[in-house]
This record gives sequence, C-alpha cells and structure tokens, in this order.
Amino acid sequence: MTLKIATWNINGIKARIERLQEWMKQAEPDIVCLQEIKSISDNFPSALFEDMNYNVAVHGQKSYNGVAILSKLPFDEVIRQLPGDEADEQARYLEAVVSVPGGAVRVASIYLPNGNPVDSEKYPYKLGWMDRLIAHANGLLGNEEALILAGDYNVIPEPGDVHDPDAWYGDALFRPETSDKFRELMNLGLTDALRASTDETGLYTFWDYQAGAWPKNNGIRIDHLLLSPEAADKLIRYDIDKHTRSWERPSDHVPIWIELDI
DNA sequence: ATGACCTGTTTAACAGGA
Repeated sequence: MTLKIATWNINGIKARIERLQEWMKQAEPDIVCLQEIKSISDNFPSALFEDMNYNVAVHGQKSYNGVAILSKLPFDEVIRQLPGDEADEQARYLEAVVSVPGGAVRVASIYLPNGNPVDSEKYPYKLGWMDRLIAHANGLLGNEEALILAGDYNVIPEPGDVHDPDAWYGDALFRPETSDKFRELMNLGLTDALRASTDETGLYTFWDYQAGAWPKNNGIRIDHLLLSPEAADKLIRYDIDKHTRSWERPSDHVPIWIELDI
C-alpha cells in the first residue's frame, strides 16, 4: 500500500480551517502533521476531521505553538512531550505510532523553536531543544522501524535553501551553531526526503507575509521530512504543495509530503 | 515605490513569528 504523509505549519487553526480542509480534500493524505495550531487542545475542531474519517491527536497551547496529527489509520500510541525537560511547557512535539501490513510507522509532528533574537534566551532554548531532539531521535532510530520526523524545523539546511544566504547568515535559522546541530541530527542516519528526490536548489516552503516575499520568490526551506533508513527505503515520491501559498488568507508555510510504498 | 504582514488576545495595542 502507499502511505502519504504530509506536514504543514498552518499558522493558526481557527484562521485556516477552510484552507486546511480544502487542501486535504485535494491532496488526500493518510497522515497530516500540523504545527502552530495556536489553540488549546479543547478548541481544536477535531469533529470536523473525524467526519472526514481521520483520527485526531492534539498537543495544544493557548495562543502560541501547538501541534497535531491527523491520521486515517488509528493510533496505537501517542506521546505528547519531547523528553529531556519536564519544565518545558511549550507545545512543540507530538509523536504517534500507526500499524501497517509491514509493521509500525512512527510519525512525529515537530515545531522547533525559532530562536530569534539570538542574543536573547530564545536562542539557547532552541539549541537545547535541538539537543533533546537529537537524543530522542537517536533512541528511536534504535527501534529500526519506519520513522518520519516531520515539521517546521526553523532551520535552513544549506545556502541553496535560501534566496539570499548572506542576508540570513546571522539569523537563528541559518547561523553556524544551528547548522552544526542540524547536521548532528542528520548524521544520526536520517535522510532529508527532498534531498533523496532532487539536487535542485531554490526550493522553498516558507515565504514571509512582508515585503512581497511571495511574488519575488524570496523564500526559505525550513519545513522538512526526515526519514529513518527503514522509511527512506520505502520513499517513492516527495513534493511541495506550493500552490497553496497563492490562496486567499494563506499560511506563510506550504504543505510538503511524501509517499511511502509500505 | 528605497514602500508593503498576519494571528490571537487583555478588542487596543501587543507579543510573537521568521
């Protein structure tokens, strides 16, 4: 069977319900990871998606952050925290396991901290969060199962993933400490689904609302689908649903997705 | 045009985003 897995930072579920449903009807994903729902769990419109035959897992927070996973396959397990800091109250991580004929598929919806400004406490928080993610991913990779770490990483991996690398060099999304941590994560043995599909540069997933970034194609690639070897072996397709950025009242991010031949 | 935003909340300006 083919399993289609997508991730999308929707920048507010309340403001994006119609866009999200329209895209889901077009794209027909089996699993959708959402970030920045900006809603407490109780206010997430789960019933709308249950009516579309999706199971819903939510880790919400008032006003900020918040992640969710919608899945046509039932959840065998749901984890709502990234291990490593019990005091961390920001809702940025949600992990779920579903069963397919070949075994288990584990999917995480990740909203990695932005980290700007870099001279504030926000940047060490980002780097610490990345350390926790590296440790957790390392443990999960030991399971030797299909693992998909999906989400908004707030990390520009390479100069070819940003329209103007020089302008972004000191930014929390692109500075060397951030790149080093991201490389450390990848070096655990993860595959960037886009890079497994193409060497093309200038492919973006985010365009700022300001300064005409979208019409000028001043974008950055910060949303990623990272795959364990067991998942990468099954990868048959990757794409960016760029057209949604032209919709009325769009998110500033667009959905990205993969198909796995399970 | 060297300009230009969006969301949620304390519903009027902020905080936060990237």
